[in-house]
Amino acid sequence: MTHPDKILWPLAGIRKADYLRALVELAPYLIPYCRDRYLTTIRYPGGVEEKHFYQKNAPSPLPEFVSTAEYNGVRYVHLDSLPTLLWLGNLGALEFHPSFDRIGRSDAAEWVLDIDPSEGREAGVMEAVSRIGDTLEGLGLSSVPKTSGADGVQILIPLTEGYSFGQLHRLGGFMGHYLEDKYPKLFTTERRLKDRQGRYYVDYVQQAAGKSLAAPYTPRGRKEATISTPLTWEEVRGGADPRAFHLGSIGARLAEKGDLLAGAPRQNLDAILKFIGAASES
DNA sequence: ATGTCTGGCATGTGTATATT
DNA sequence: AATATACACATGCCAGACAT
Repeated sequence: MTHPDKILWPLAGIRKADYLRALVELAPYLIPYCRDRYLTTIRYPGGVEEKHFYQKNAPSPLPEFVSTAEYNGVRYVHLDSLPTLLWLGNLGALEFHPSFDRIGRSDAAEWVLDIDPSEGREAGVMEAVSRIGDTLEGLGLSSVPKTSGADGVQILIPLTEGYSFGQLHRLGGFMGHYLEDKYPKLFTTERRLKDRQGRYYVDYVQQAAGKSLAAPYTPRGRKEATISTPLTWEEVRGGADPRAFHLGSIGARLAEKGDLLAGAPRQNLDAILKFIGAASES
């Protein structure tokens, strides 16, 4: 390890040595969601208050224990082991964003709805997301909400095999517009910040081949050292505070509740895709 | 680091009206 | 009847915004 005393999160008082130790604990939870994906990291070499940059191409020198996978001319790191995770941590990679698509296959592993609050409405995000939970439940779909680690919430629906990103895009659009219609004061699908008008943005555009999402259990380059944390729907309905889930608190939570995503059943979307007329789209 | 979407601008096309 | 002018609207392209 280089510079063990470098302060990565000044407000939370986390040094690099602390961070790498936390990564060891986090590894059994984080790595499964990065395995078989193309990894993008966000590196903060000088800590969260200094400059950061996205990294897709594997940096060199590349240790022999690091495996990579090429996609569209980019040589991505394949985060599949603790040594690789610690190597990245030592390089100041504070965020881990796996691709939606898996290495070597073209169908999607999960359907994701990403909900982002507008400026100033952060406090109400859980209540808004509860509505989506109810809607999904009404469709007979079981899902797992997680904090993004920032201000948003992402709803994950693990899938059985064979669904394309094109189908999920149509499905996401359908859901987004439905929510927008049913709760016009609450939700919007407007991409532009100025058009969101204080509403919660239902982002279904982001889920596509080659794109990425903050992994479950990834830390974030936020001053509070928050972590993207799967929740129960009860916690969401109870108005959980995303800032309560961070590097300092995640250990106890995992010890108590384990990985809420691990046992989530894979869902079949055939009926709903047929309903919206996207059953056989590619 | 990289893909997608938008807004604006240039260009093109169509339709209506006016001019001769 | 032919041509000109006007403006609405479609299409194409690019730079910038936005996203993770």
